Amino acid sequence: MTGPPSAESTKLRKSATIMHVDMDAFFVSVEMRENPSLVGKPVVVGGTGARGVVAAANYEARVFGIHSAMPSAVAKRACPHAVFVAGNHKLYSQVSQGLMDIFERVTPLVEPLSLDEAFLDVAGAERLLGPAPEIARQVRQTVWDEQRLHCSVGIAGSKLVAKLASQDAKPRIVERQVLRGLGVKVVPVGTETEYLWPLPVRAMWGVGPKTEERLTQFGIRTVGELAEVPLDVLIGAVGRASGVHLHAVANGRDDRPVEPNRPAKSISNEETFGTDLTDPVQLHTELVRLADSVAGRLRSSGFRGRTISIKVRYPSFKTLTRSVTLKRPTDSGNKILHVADQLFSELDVSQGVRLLGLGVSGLVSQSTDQLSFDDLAKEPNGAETIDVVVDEIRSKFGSGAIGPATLVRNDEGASRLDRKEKGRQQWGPIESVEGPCDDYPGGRM
DNA sequence: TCTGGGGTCCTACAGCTT
DNA sequence: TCTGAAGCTGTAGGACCC
Repeated sequence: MTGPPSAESTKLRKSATIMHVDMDAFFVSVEMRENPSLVGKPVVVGGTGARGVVAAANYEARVFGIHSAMPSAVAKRACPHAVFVAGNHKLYSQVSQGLMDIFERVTPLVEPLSLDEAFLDVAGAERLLGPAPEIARQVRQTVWDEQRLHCSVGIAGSKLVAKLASQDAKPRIVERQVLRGLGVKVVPVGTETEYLWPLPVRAMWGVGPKTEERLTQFGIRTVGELAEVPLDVLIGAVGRASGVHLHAVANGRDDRPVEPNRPAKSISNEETFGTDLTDPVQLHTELVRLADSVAGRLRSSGFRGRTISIKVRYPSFKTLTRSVTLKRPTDSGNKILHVADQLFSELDVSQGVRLLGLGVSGLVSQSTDQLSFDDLAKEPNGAETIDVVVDEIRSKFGSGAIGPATLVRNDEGASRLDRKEKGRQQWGPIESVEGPCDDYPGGRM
């Protein structure tokens, strides 16, 4: 292991030592690894219900225009013979942990961005392992040897350019053919603007469809054009924070360090229903399930939170949020449910509810959230004691062993007690729709 | 075509405090 | 005691990312 570079070396980086490692079609690659009969076929991981979306598509599927976030129904029309897989978030998390372990053997400065990508600051590792491109080669080889997965690596002097470079290193589709990527792409320090300026503004991290449209109204289409716009004009176009940020990075100024161990800011669960819910009892039951889940996740990750928010999406797709901030942070399912219930009761849901969500933010760690003497005098912590016991029973006997009574009252099986877990219904409602893919054990559409 | 889930960050505005 | 400015906090909504 190597020590972290000094703050000075991070700020005045003289060589390209920030790596962005990005797995190629991660979810699908894991599925193909687990089931080699999928290799060579177009494969899509995503929602299995009529309201599902595509989470990932392999390159064979992308040839047909399928891409992530596309409604599954549209993807199916585009490529009826594609294999659709529901996905296994738990497995992806395990694989992701394996990948992060590999990265941390290279440098302690690893900043995960998602399950399948991370920034690595390898400035301190070069002495031991060789120059950054050699480290990238070693990382790619180790990822293949240990996980049988392909990844692409971008290397540059800044995060933004490293990230763009890794996209450049990926396989690409040209005239419906999949072409192998470079695998590793290096953008030497001092050549950032040369690399960035011909790119469309949309390539920039933080420029989505809305910002792109706004910039186009100002005649700004490329990063080079963006770099020439006076800062105050840019701030007028896209707001202060975005304007300052875009102006700096377009001119090659990006000294954000790689930050390992960024703490979580919020924990939430939401669910889009297979059909819109109108029954108040059913809606309350879903709220109980969400509160139970979020509270359990807070406790298992050692957090309490002060701000409780609910989210309601109507059939029209109009989405509302309501939130309230408590005096003291909580991780109690009952407390969260009580607040969420109150917020929910203030909304008119007569038109039905398409999606219901519940989140907690303003997180503090349980260890730093000390009770005051007043609290000890006033609050007998009965509910919290119950939560602890419930957590213990679940850890011993599984999430379906115990839960809120509301969740068993009106359903057939005890399985309804299963806590809604993160990623369990990641890409849309689970109910099946017609499709040719029942033969695949991982899921169907 | 018909739009998921889990996040982070930003902006605007209102109300409160100093 | 009143008033306005500035700063902070809470709330709601939205853009963006993977």
